[in-house]
Amino acid sequence: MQSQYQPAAIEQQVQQEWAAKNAFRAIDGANKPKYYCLSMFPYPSGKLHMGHVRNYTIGDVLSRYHRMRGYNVLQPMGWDAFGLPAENAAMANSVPPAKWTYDNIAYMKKQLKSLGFAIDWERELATCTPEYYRWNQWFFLRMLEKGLAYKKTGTVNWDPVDQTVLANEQVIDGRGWRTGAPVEKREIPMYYLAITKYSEELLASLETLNGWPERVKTMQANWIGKSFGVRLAFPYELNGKADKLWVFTTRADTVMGVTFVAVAAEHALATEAAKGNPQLAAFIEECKRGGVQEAELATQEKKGMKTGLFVSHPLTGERIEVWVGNYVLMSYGEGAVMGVPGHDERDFAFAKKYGLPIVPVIDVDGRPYSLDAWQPWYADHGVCVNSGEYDGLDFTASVDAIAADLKAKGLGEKQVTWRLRDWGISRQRYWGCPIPIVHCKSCGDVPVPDSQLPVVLPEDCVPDGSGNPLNKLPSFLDAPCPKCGNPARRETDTMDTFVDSSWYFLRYACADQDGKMVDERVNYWLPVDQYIGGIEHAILHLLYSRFWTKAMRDLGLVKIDEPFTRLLTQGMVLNEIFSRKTDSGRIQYFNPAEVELQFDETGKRTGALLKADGKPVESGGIRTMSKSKNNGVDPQALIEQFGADTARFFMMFTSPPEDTLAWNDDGVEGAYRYLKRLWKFAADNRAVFDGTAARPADAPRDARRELHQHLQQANFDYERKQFNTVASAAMKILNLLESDAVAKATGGGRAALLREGMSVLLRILSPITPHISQALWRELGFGTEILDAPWPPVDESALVRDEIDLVVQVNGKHRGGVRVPSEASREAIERLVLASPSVQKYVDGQTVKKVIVVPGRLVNIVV
RNA sequence: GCCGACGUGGUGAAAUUGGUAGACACGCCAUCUUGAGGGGGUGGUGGGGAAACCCGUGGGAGUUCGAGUCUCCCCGUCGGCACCA
Repeated sequence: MQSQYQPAAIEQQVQQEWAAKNAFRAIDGANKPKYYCLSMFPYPSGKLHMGHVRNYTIGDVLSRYHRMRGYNVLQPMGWDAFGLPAENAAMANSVPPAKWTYDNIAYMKKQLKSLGFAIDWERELATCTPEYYRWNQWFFLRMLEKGLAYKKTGTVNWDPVDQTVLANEQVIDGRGWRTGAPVEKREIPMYYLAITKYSEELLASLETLNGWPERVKTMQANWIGKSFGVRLAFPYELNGKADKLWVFTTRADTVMGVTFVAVAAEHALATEAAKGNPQLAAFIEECKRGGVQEAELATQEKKGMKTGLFVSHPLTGERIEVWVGNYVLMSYGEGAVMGVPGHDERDFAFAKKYGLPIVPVIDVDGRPYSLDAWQPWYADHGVCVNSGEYDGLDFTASVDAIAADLKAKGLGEKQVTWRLRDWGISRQRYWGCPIPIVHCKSCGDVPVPDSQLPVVLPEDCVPDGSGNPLNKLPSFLDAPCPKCGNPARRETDTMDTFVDSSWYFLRYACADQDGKMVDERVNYWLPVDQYIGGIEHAILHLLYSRFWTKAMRDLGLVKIDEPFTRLLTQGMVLNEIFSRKTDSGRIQYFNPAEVELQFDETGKRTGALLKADGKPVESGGIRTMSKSKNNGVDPQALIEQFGADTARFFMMFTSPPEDTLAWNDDGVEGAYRYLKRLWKFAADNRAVFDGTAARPADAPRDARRELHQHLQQANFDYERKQFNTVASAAMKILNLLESDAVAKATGGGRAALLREGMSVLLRILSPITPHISQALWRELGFGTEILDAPWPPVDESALVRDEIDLVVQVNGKHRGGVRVPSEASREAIERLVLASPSVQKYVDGQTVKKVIVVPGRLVNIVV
């Protein structure tokens, strides 16, 4: 046995053994409870970043822990391989996205292997291969048949110079990222998936997801956004024709306070009113400028303009003016809102700005209403006033009465409205899954027949930033119409990459199946028992996957209702940002590795210097690692310097999985030091482990109790996935084994404790640091494979103690302690505590009102 | 703007969920060791105070015998917002 810890050699050897034995191959249908542990698959961006290392370490710890607990574990890996970065890289380096992507996959796969993850590589998949994406196409056609996929127009960001559609992230401050031209909105035809048909179920079945974080479920529920309200109509006459303007409101109780109505710029009524009104037409055009991002729309200045049109109030018949408002969203409700400035903050601001009347119609606990400034309570529920026959009714009663009256007039009724919109999947981009449609002059949009799938994406194009290169590629474009056989044109839009990631977890169950999308093996492995990924996916990816699973269920392809039983959302990896203003006024960022920190004698930070020139740099705070801020740490360098086990141990020890993790080089060294110490301790005491006849019962009682307490703690923390305290427990065990008390133990006591303690410690550590654990497990003669070693049981008898220490409080303040027999009665404890001199001092002369005894913990005397 | 979180020593954090705040580490200080390049051991380390003690979990109020934990208000930071993945 080597006397020094040599991670590189150990890790390589252990990994080779695993590979030779195919140790992580998951057996379909094995006779053990299954545990499908899935980490969100990576986008092959080039090399692993720390977020990946953290994500996959968490997954690996859970996988290995469950394997030792007797589960049949599946931990697969794949590549979310389509997407925008490959096109950007192509433009920058003139390399086809396909080559760039496959090269990245090869490199990152090597990195993942060097981290020792227990992955079944035989199930690997990449979404950019025809073997995978043909099933996107196949299922899209099934959705078309069922009416779950359809075509309509949608709004996109348009760069007028490059004549191309931009992604939201390519719009910077309202301008195209390459051209700097102001972005415009443009309406184009797109394919949509009818996720809204599943709104009710997507919302209701959130309640069955007990293994999901509450906050993720809340965010999804809010996203789906079920609201109960009233749909009502404002009748009007235009060019001699009677018509109705429909609006949706959740506050029908305020309908008597309507002083205007506002429609979206895209609303038909706005278009109509703009005819012959150049000023209004110009305003509508102005509204259409800018991008489509919701955050941008919601924060822009509220603006409006009169249309010159009037509608009638549905209940009073009063004339109401119609406005166009840039804050009215065409995509929600009816694209029109009733303006109740008395009780809606946005309407209030709008009315103030344009001098529209404000009419309060709700009384909230009699509080005085002032028209001067908005108060948040103006929007609270209350009792109707100034509302004619509805006066005195509360929220529920007035909504009921108003809805009934509207219904009688044929001008409205109660309605449920959803915030969730259908999912637009068309992307005007090259590096994605082709949408299997052919456009024929005589037959229209014709689905590609199943027999002609997959529609293969040519892999040798190099995009140049001015639109989709498929549009210039006759070999792809020209296709005979599947219906009439005449020359026709292939659809060149590709699918949103969220489509790819909406079902990959099903494909892992049967990745070798080439005749079907999925086979019966999905019903063995699914649902995923534990899903792990970033909190940033809390809504979109997870919601789309839930929808897709339900759609596949309804087509008889899977039997599950929900894809992910338990969800862990891991926190992000952060690092400090250092920068300096250059002479030209630009900000230059320095990697933390190039910076030396200054401390005072108490260890407090006083400054930071650039190592290269010794001059100060400014700290820009601790932020998520990014290329642009140059604060990333390359996992590769870390693995090469300290080994995979140190990287893994540091990641697990430093923060609980769900919290953000701030990078710290000293912390990494601390983790390395611990593993070195562990190895050295094992090597120094090798003789003690070798062939000893020591029995646990010989071990010193206090030390053995402590060992089992730490084991109990580690078990508790593994189950609740708080791995930082598992690592702490492992450190405490090594501290214990090295302690004076154990060193001084007589008889076979030391050997007994060391042997049991080390066998427990190595198994606790094995999921986190599998290489060193395996090497020591074998070196010290505990067995051949720690991978499948049974989890150590807690010996309850070791935990028993004769006496316990209780904390004594007087009036809630800590005033000392007392040692009592563990079986002492409440009365005995009270007597003992009241008699003790340290308590007498505080109680002296005062009346004891109450004595609270918390068994096993404390006694509080109230005087 | 809307939705969701999070604020504990110089730092990462712990506190078995309302019961000794700061476990375990990092850093720093002291000290020992001939250690040579990034080594190892021991002790100390929330603030104040000579001590008894007092004060301390972003700020303010409240509930409770008892609050880091529960309630309300405020401040700050972060994530998502439908074409980044």
